[in-house]
Amino acid sequence: MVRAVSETHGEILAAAARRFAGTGYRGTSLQDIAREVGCSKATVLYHFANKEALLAELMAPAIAVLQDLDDQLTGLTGAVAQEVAATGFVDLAVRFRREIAVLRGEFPELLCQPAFAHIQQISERLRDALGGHSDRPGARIAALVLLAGISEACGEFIDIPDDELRPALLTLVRRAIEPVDAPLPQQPTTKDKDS
Amino acid sequence: MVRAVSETHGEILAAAARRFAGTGYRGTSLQDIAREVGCSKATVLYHFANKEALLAELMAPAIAVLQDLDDQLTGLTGAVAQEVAATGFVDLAVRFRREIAVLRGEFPELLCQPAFAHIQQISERLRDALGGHSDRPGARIAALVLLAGISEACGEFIDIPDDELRPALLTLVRRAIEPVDAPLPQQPTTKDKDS
DNA sequence: CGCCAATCTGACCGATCGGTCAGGGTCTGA
DNA sequence: TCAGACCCTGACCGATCGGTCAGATTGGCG
Repeated sequence: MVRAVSETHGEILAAAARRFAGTGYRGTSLQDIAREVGCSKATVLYHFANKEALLAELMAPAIAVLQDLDDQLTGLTGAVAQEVAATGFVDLAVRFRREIAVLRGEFPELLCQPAFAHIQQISERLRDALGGHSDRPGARIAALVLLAGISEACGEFIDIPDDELRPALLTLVRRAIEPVDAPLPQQPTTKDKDS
Repeated sequence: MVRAVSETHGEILAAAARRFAGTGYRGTSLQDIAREVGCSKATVLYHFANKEALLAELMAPAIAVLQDLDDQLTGLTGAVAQEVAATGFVDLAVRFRREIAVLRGEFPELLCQPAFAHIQQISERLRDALGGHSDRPGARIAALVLLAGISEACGEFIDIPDDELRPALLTLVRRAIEPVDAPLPQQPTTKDKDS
């Protein structure tokens, strides 16, 4: 059976997404993916240089959005950074639930691969922003727990529609993060918004 | 080199704990453990029936405490269940940081093994308790995110002493969980406690 | 028709996995 | 002294992994 390249390519990608999300990257063999598509393992490796390239193409959209969020965060501090990080990450997590589930527990090893070299730094900046760049341990701990928890839990919420999951997570994050003890914590400051 | 059985047994267990926590269960080979101990792979399999038995013995203390927590939770509902679940799980997570890190991302597969057959049910009951047995999606989501986040994040806090980590996590959980809208949310009820 | 490029595959490769096994040391107690 | 229990190991096993390669099949085009 010979199909158009884009067709088989896409089928392999979709099958890999399902399998990776279900049993993890290392827990899924090229044979598994090929079986699900209905082709040979060699065909998978005809369309993708290697297993890592398959993963990289799968994660590309999510990584691009993560990169965008990181760009938005540069220069922001305090409560503003917290809010941007919270909304941005929750939205990303909800939209890319499956992609995030792929990395379940394999972050440390997968991040060593060149395609994901900078993700670790981005996630650290994200954590700092969510913690309000505070040096208090409580803030750092809360930020890390929330980030890890949302990443980990999102994969379990495939039955919950986006429009319901997103506000629920956002409410949780806003309630859970320590409000940064900024110079002006409560009253709205027009000065900050303008300058 | 011949050592007392308990000595080598313990060294293998300790090495396995380090390696499993660092690179995961599937990501660690018996060869890796043997190399770290300074013995042959066959020696590892002399002291432990198989790789799974090694993991089971490693996790036994943590599982026992988890089982205790589950027992304490039976019959409790509402805010009381929430509080017991919160304090119990935070304490467990802090004490058994490394053991929990072992399961990082490999929960679904590892839980299929007979030694951990009932953990899944326990963790589900724990989640329900932390959510105050509420059927609101927000409560369920918050409970799952917190449980997953604490499990996932604890392994990263090896540099933070227990006495600092425990209250920080407990504060986070108490702030983050949705207060259950129980029939009697505030005033203590002697009736419930007696019957 | 013949040619060529694209698509796909079976067979194969070296590496590594968990696990088995026969046997070699070493210690101890009768 | 010597039998036997205990501790340990090298060699080996079948299975599976990611990846390679030569060649079969197909479809479009001059």
